[in-house]
Amino acid sequence: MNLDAVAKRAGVSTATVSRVLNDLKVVRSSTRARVLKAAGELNYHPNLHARSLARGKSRTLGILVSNMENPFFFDIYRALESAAHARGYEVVVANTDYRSEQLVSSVRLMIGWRVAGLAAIVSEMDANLMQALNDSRIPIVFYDVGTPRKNITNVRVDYRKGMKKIAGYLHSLGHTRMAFVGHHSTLGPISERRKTFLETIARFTPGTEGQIVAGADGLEGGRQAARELLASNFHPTAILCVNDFMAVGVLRELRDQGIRVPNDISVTGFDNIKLAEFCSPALTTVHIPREQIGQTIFENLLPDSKRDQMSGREILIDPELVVRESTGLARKTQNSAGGKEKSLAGRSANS
Amino acid sequence: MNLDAVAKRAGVSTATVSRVLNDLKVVRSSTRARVLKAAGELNYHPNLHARSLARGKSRTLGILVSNMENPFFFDIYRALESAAHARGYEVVVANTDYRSEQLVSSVRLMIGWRVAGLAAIVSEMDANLMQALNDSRIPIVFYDVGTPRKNITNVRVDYRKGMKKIAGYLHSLGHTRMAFVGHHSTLGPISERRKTFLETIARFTPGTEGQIVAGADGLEGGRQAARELLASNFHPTAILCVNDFMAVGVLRELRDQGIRVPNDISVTGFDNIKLAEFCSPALTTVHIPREQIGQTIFENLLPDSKRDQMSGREILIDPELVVRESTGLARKTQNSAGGKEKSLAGRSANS
DNA sequence: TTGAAAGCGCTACCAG
DNA sequence: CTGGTAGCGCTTTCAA
Repeated sequence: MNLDAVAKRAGVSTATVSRVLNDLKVVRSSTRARVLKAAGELNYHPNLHARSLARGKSRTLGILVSNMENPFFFDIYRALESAAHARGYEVVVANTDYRSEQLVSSVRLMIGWRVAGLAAIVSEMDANLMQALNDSRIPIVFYDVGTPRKNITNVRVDYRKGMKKIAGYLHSLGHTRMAFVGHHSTLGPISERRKTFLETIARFTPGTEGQIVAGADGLEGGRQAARELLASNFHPTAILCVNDFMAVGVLRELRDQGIRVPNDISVTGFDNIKLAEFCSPALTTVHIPREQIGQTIFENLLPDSKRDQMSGREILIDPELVVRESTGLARKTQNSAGGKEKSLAGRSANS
Repeated sequence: MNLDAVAKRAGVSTATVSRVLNDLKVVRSSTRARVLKAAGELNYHPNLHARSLARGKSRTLGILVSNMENPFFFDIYRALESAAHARGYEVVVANTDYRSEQLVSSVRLMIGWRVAGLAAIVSEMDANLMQALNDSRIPIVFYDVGTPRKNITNVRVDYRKGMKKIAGYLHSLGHTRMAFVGHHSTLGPISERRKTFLETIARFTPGTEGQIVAGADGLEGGRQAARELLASNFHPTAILCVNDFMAVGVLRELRDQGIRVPNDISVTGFDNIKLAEFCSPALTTVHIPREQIGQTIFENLLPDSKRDQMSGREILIDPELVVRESTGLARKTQNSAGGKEKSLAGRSANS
């Protein structure tokens, strides 16, 4: 089913059919009607590949995310997509699953589709990829990772500030033994978040001790990390999580072990996803404006106007502390050995 | 950057370049190397539109889901995608947001892309759409909705059975006043789930009363529905939710109002998403094997082998009851007026 | 083992 | 206002 068929049936040329389908207002309305009728009768759907090929440019944006399952990514995706749709753009998404190999193949795919722009909301990276991306003409916006270069914008959240707010708050509550739960992508010594945690802890509260564990990004990963943490002989009074999603997993494990939050241990998240309000106890966290991020990314993806000059810029976003129920005063004494007993006591009290 | 450029640089014809890029083993390896080198130096990426156009067939599958935010849909999508990747297929997803208008435009898009198959994991429907889809040659698999026709397979869950299991279990616990929380797509009188609830309640427990409320599919929608329900003068001893995602919202509202689960009211979900284990209390629900569904859908999307004959089939999936912490014995007496007081009592006891 | 060339379906420019 | 037609970049016979 192609243009020719429609043209034939309507008794016009393919050029005219094309005009009708593209709303070029030069067509006589009677002709237009005839074409539309023919197209309808044939149940015709234009071949978008042929169209893109002929046009030479696309109105499709590519979106790469590390983990769509994490509502944080989903929210950005949704905002981005809705901004795109509002301006007549389509989007295609790809989940990289934190695997840089998957990232590479997804990028290849999108370049192959000749997307008009590429949003990389990912934590993983690949050296060669940067090169390839750099050479390609397509506008790119990175979230969080990526060195700003020519025609590559970078949107990032000021984690340092967010971390400070959380640690500061916890410190004011008397916490002196804090643990950080991250996922594998925040594990490496390069990771800003990991470093930030350590530095913040160190500078903020000289007497404070820090510990780091990691799991996969997700409910189960958070739980697993918490399990490890509790099994170690580091007994934190507070657990700072790299994001809310994992924090919910942590919460679950603590509850499982009969540890009360925030009475026994305080827990914090990051992102302020919807779920943070709906879990129990509701999470104290730091708000990251996903909606705004999505829009900002979209705007910086367009080949638009004068924004072009400020391309290669870096956009910093300031997170805000949101206090809910998962944080409280640190317990007076925090000795070792208490772990198991506390756990048992809590459990029997609960059931 | 096109084939010609690569061909020129490698001193061969475009045909040869094409052969190399497509792994046709007829090319002399020295030639092959030269081509690869040229392609690499030029940072060449084949134009996939041109490719699809020339090939006339695609290895891309389209996936339509109503609400990617709901982990239920996400899980199916993930399973489907991973099955597809394993067999060398790409996928493109579209979120319809339960809006049939969005469904229609997404379908149009995918037909335009000439996808090799289309998976519709959606609750909404559109009359004309069915027609258009029917006329198109592309293989389609519907989940849950859609009348099985030629080359259209239908995968569906036996909700009736699932509902029976839940209602039966609740009944055995002594519940006689049950409410159903659905989302707008399960609201209409056509909806199987709504009907099923009513019928099951009626048949199962003649003395039982049922009530129905609805919100948007999601955490907030569940909470909203619960709020309405509690404000009404129907005082349920159990709340059955159309899915786990909304159930978590319901849980939140109950907790907010100081109503204990399952002591005061029992709550059940549906789907058995991961979150159902991680919320508090953990949800009693019915398991739907998303992994298996995703795979099944993929298999039925392929133009493969003899499966073709059994196309137009309907595949029924049997859900299993999963009992966790959100359900318990019904309270002895269930009079009205108790709502507010109970709420206050619960609240003070909690804090 | 390689090259020449005819499309794939659509757009857009040039005439009329 | 409409038709003819040259590509868009790649695949795929058909010959060599």
